[in-house]
Amino acid sequence: MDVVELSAVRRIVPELVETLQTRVQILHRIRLMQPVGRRALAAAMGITERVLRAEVEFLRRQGLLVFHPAGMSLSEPGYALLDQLEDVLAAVEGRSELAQRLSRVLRIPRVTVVQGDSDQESWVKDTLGLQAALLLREALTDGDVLAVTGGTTMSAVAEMMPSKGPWIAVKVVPARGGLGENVDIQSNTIAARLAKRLGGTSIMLHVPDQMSPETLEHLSSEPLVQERLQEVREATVIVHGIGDALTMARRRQLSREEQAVLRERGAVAEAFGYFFNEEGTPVHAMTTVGLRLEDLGQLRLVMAVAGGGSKARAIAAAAKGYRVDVLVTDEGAARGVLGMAREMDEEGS
Amino acid sequence: MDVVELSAVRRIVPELVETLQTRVQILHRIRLMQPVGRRALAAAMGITERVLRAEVEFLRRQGLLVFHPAGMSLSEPGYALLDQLEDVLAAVEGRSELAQRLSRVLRIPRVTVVQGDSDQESWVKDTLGLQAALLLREALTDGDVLAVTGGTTMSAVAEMMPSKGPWIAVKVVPARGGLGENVDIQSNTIAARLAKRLGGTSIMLHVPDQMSPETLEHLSSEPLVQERLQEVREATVIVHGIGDALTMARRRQLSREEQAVLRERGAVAEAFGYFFNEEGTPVHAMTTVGLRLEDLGQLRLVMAVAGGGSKARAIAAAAKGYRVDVLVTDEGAARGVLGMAREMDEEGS
DNA sequence: CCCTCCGGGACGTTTTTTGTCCCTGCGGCC
DNA sequence: GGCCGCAGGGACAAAAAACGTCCCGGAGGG
Repeated sequence: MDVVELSAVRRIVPELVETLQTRVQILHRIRLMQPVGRRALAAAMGITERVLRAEVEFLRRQGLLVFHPAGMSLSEPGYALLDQLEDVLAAVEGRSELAQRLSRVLRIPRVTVVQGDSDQESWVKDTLGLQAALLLREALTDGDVLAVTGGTTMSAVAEMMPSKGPWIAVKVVPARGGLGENVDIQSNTIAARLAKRLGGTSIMLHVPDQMSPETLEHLSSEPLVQERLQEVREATVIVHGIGDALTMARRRQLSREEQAVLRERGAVAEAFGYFFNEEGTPVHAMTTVGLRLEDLGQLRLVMAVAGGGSKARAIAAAAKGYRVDVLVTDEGAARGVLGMAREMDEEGS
Repeated sequence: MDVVELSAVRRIVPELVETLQTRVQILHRIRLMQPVGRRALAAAMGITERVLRAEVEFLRRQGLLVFHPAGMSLSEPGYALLDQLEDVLAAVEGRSELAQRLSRVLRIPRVTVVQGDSDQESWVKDTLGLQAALLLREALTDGDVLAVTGGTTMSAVAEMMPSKGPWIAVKVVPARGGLGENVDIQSNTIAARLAKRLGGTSIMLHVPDQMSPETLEHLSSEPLVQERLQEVREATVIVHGIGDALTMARRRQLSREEQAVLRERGAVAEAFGYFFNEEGTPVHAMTTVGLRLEDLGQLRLVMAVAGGGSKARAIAAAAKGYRVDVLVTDEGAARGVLGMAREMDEEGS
């Protein structure tokens, strides 16, 4: 495999780097939106139809795209090439380096940074989900038990999981019981969708929202629930989102009093029902059943997926709170985290 | 140092890989011809003045060129960048791989292949010389004794040796005595020129062409000659050209009888006064004094410089005949040698 | 069955690229 | 020291490429 030093090339053909970026971007967006038409795609990318047309015609001549009456899609070689080019682009845009720094700062072995900021461009969350889905698919093997959480990000992961490819005999389980989310982004729903696309099975864990601790205790002793819980605790891999504490508190419809408590205890992050403060200490837990914080140590792989500048604090806190093996995030969050780390360095020195 | 996988890039931005080539080519030619004007350069490269002008204006804006009333030259950063880009271009054009294969086939540890064919474009020989000169300059250290041969290729090496840079205290000696060449390309002349550019000293070894063996013997026993020979045999590094046997025989004005003998014995290569057959066996030696074939083993570094498709056979033969540590050649010769090797493989199989 | 959005074709306009001059002036050769 | 040649820079019309914009027949989905 021939490799080429980058900065010198950039110096002598800067336009190469730029067209490379736009073309890869186009392939990428097509992958997300396919099948998609010229006009829709041009509008989504903020370029005019004509120039996009020139590019896609080129890409088709290269055999990377196929044109249907329903829209454009990636061809098989298109998928393959895009996979390689994503890495190239990550290097070109400096996201590789970003990931490396993040890895060191957060002490997470493997970090992937996708382009953009989920807060600002909606498609970035899809990219995030796609990237996580691809990494996940690689990591899973037959017999794995995959625990998943809810949230919009995890929903994107399920949505973007390619259903082609060999089926994997996994059991997908919700990491925790009902957490008061919209049904589309509940862990139960997501587990089901993921299982379908992976070719495995899923189970559900239905418990009502907002129970009293006593009810919870009764419920937990139910044989059926016990059985389900047993299955959940056998998880070998978990994929989960990370949220901003207060945002999640509101979405989960916590009472004003509880929200006040969270604020008072300095909660900044939420993940699978636990709230963490800036130091990563758990300061509160939702009253529900499922995978517990102390179970994480048993897992083979803990993957976190979260992006957007607004989640930077939460990601940093969560990374301190428990073990994360793989983090998939975006530029917005990555720069946010590194910015925070830099500030703290400056204070410290 | 960020590196980037090449073939994928080539697939998605082929035009820009081409402009990369032309721009590097331009820098390269300017380095060879500087100071040079637009028109002369455009004519030499076979492109129109206007398009060359666009390119050099770009390169100047990038700070890689400086414009004088006398013509264009490389700036300091221009030199530095070109050095990096030569490697990039070698990879892009597949010359890296060519060199690697050549290295394996000829059993020469280090091989460099420059672009073009010396037989077809005259400037390629300059490139060859430049490349060899640069490698040589790197390899030499104070106190080295450098032996050189004659020939047009070696003349190019001397001509292209940069005279800037730190001076090196080397002694440059002709590898062998007079070999009946034109004075410009005699080893004595070349030794003197190289010494001047490197900042060292040189000695001459003047013996008449075409002596009888008896005269040679007498001459060799002369104290002054003895002394010089002593100095030559103390050489630590040798740089030499390789020639086609019959061409060299004619140029050295060997008699018809001698030429017939060479032909009969299947001589295909000539190097520092020795003729070799296809298997690399020396079949004849010029009657002169200096470094002998058996002295090569003592040297720290044996560098060969030869290019052009017509020299492929000679290079292959020479590589079998004696030890070569570094070979600098061109595409024409490289493809020729590999073509021969392939044929032999097919016969053998 | 209809309606929307698809790819492909077309075309005038704008922008960029290209070929071809000329001019002034420095530098090297005589 | 003077002269000649080639240097870079400026200019400009012609050619080519890129671009914005619209239209059309048709396939797919509701």
